[in-house]
Amino acid sequence: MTSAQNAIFKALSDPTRRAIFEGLCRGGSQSVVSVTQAAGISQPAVSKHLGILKNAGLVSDQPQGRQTFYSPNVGALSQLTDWTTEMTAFWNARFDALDDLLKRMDQ
Amino acid sequence: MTSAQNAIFKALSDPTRRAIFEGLCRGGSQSVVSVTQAAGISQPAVSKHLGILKNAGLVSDQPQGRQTFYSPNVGALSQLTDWTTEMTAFWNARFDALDDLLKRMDQ
DNA sequence: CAGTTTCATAACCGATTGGCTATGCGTTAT
DNA sequence: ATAACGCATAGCCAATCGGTTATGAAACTG
Repeated sequence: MTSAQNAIFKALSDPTRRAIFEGLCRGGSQSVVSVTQAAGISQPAVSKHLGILKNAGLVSDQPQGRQTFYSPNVGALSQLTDWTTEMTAFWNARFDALDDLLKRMDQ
Repeated sequence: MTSAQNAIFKALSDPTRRAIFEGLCRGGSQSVVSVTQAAGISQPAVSKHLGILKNAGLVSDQPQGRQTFYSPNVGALSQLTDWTTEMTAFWNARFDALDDLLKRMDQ
């Protein structure tokens, strides 16, 4: 669990990778050449980034003849929101406990 | 904007930093010594991590005599959820457009 | 069949990272 | 006043990272 979570956080920590992912969300499924042109870096670098995103479950690849199309897995982003809501819940629980304490002290 | 966003993603990409942040959310404001004991690494390493979290706006420090207490800024996590909802919106917009197209073709 | 396109992998390189120890400075305790 | 504590900074090091060029394997094209 945590390992998949870690892969997602790591994958999205690089601005180039976030830009690639955003490009796929905006433009839909795209070939490596297409992603490369948008990214402004070499094709091998893009392939490496796509590999990391794929490994994290953030994108899927659909080979089609000699080109491979990549599409985003927006569902994987739930790992992110799940973590943030969990952290917020932990933090809020402390205030709830404090509220209870203050109420009890009030009586 | 994007620079602050980048700092947050980078800060949370390290599992040790996420653990420290989670510890602060769970346990509330804590001194550096307390965080260090929980983290299981050296105090200077913890100070560096806390500095990065603070720089990203994820924690705040309250100096108090010779010790400094750190508390989480859960509000900063909205940057994360904002980005994910934006990506999801981009992706869904493509399906909405496809829906429209199909509906128009149906008529 | 020969040539081109598409992509992934390998090998390399400079920069960054995450850890450590050593140290210094301010604060509290004796 | 001296010692001990709490924290941050500096300097170091191995490991990882993000980019590059070179190369090769498939898949199309003519």
